[in-house]
Amino acid sequence: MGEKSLLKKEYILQKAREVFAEKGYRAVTMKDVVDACQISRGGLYLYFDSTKELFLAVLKKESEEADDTFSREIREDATAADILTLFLKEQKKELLRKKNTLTVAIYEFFFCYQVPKKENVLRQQFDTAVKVLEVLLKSGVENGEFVCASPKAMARHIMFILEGLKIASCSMGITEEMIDEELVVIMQSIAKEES
Amino acid sequence: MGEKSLLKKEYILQKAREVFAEKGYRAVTMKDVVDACQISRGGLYLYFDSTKELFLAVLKKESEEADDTFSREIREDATAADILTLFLKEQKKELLRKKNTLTVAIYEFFFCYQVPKKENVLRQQFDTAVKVLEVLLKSGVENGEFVCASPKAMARHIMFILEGLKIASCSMGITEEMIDEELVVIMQSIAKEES
Amino acid sequence: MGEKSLLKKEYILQKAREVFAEKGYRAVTMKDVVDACQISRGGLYLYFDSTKELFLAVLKKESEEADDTFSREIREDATAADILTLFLKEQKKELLRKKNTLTVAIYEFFFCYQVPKKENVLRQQFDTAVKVLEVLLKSGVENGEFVCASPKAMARHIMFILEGLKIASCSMGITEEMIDEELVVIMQSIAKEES
Amino acid sequence: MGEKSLLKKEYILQKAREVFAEKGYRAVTMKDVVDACQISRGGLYLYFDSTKELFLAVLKKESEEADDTFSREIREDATAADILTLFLKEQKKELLRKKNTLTVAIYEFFFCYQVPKKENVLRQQFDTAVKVLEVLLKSGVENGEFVCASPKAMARHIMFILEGLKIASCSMGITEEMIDEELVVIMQSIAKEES
DNA sequence: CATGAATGAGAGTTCATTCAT
DNA sequence: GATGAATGAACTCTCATTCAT
Repeated sequence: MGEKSLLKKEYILQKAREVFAEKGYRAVTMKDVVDACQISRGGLYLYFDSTKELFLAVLKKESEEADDTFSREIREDATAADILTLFLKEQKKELLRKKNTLTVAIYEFFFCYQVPKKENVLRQQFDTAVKVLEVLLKSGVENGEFVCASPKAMARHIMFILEGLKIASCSMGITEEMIDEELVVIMQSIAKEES
Repeated sequence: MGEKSLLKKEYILQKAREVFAEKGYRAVTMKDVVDACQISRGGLYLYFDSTKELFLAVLKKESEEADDTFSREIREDATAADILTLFLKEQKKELLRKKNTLTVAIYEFFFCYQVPKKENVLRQQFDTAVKVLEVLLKSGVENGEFVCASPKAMARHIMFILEGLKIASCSMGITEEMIDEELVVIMQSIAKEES
Repeated sequence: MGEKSLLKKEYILQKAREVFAEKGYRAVTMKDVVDACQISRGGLYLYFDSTKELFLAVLKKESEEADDTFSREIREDATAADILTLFLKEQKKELLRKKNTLTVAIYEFFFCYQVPKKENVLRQQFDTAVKVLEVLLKSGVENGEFVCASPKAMARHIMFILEGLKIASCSMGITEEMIDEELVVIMQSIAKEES
Repeated sequence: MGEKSLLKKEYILQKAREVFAEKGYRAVTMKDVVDACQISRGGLYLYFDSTKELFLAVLKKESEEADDTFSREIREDATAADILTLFLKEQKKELLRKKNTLTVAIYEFFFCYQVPKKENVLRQQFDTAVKVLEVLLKSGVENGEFVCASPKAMARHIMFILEGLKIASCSMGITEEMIDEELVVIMQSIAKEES
């Protein structure tokens, strides 16, 4: 595949992302993507054979870009608390975003297919996030920044709360206050108790 | 509509429930339901005009039955802690159910339609659960069973965790241990601190 | 068929007439008639087996009633010119009626079926009208009321003009002035020339 | 749409015309056209979305072709009487055609839809014909070929007679003699009276 | 007589997918 | 590589018609 083709593939992915963000996963047809890209039906099939393939490619690209962004924002001398705060701030931003979110599509996708563990990007991302949080909490505990009996369990706990907020936000809507309330609870539950 | 028709309607709803539990919401066609019920195409349309109508009817029935079940299981002399424990036990049972769960379909449905607030059963159920939990927590606090600064915020907090577990359970699977861990955290956070 | 049944049949015909007047011929389904009559599907089939049968029955009733009305309005001492004027006045009234007209349905019906000559009510009515007009013109000529070389041809001529007006009125609409213009032309063409 | 597609569109229109001529308007289904064209269901939808769209396209083509034919047949040195005679001859030919006539379908179509004035092709054609006849009659009067007090009213009168003949011909059938009789009446009514 | 639930044929419509150009 | 016309399977929905009650 030449360079030109790669560019076109990128172009298709970008347009497809918009379509998935707007219509979710299942409702998207190859025709929708063809229309959004203004290319020919056959043309799309040269690059992707199904909406599933397209969606997985979009996800992969998305996840790579997200990692980049997050890494870039962490300063050299950041403390564990700084990083956790940054992480939660990013999550809040995402939760409040109305448009251009793949959240719905992602859930729909993983509802559709009982994806095997290894291919389950959703689970992988969850597990990765848990691991990162765990390391963060541990290092925070060592520094004396946090208090936390089981960093692993707490990491998972935080992620469940965030998942709960995420799903609530896109299926029934939540207010900024509700998010803040939860983030405060999280921070308090690991804060060093002052006596 | 005579008594016989009502029975048939019930029958269709029960079969439709199975179909939704198996295939989610969007993937279900009227034909799927027709096939599951072993009735004629037109026959189904006598009772329901669309999968949407069917699904809402299934939901309504489901919710009524759940209310009945829960009410029946509460003993006369139950304490707030008893009731909360029962509630969490029910939630755990539901979380561990693999088959026959409408969870996926429900989320899919509410992703599809940006349902107006008033008609949003999902939100209504969430809000109702929050209110019930709030009352429960308050009465527990008054009895000296629980300690909790803001029962309302805590009620919402519990529901977000449960939502997080629910979504995790059906999109990527969770273990019983993970559930128990969360339930323990919940119980601890409102337990009277022993000194 | 008992007296009660006859009444019901009449009732159905009356309701069916309304439906045909509103929707034309082809668009009418047995279901439409059932709904209009508020009777059961099976109930309708006891009396009529198809919309065609229904429509022919409506037509028959209509034509009988029209004959009655016309006969009743002719006074004993009416001259040929009086009767012709009355006839044209009736036609004009019918042409201007917007609602409750079977005209469209009738044309539609006879477009649908290449009805054999004997059963062609439309043709029979046309021929009957021509004959009546012919007799009228002849008697008018004999009285010296009209001047007309071939009463038969003139009768047919008048009917063609009326048909033209009728079709124009229901397919594209006509004004009262246009009708009057034509009626004047008709009356002039048979009027005794005054020198 | 390439040149090949245009050819196919033409092909579909031609076949659709045959179907409409045979079955009228309402009775025609997309399937009928598909069968007549020997193409696939989806194939037809690439070109036309409904029988209505198809019919309007057929009408448009028909009317363009009719205009061409008529223009081509008028000789340079034709008198008003020549042209009128040619026009009436064309009308007679059309009236006598048994097969392949869209007349029924056209009426049916305009019965179905209470088409708004501007889109009402039937009315437009009628009005256009009236205008052309009016000009023709005026010029004939100026030349001394015709005698006619109000060319406009006479033009309309002629069109009503032709409409009457048309509708009679397709709903109940008419003979060539009946047509000739009417055409003679028309020509006589504008002929210069010979004293 | 009368009901209305039930059937199934058939119309409309949309798309994934293929393939000649 | 790229196009877009073409196919046909699948789905939604409506009714004429039947039949047990």
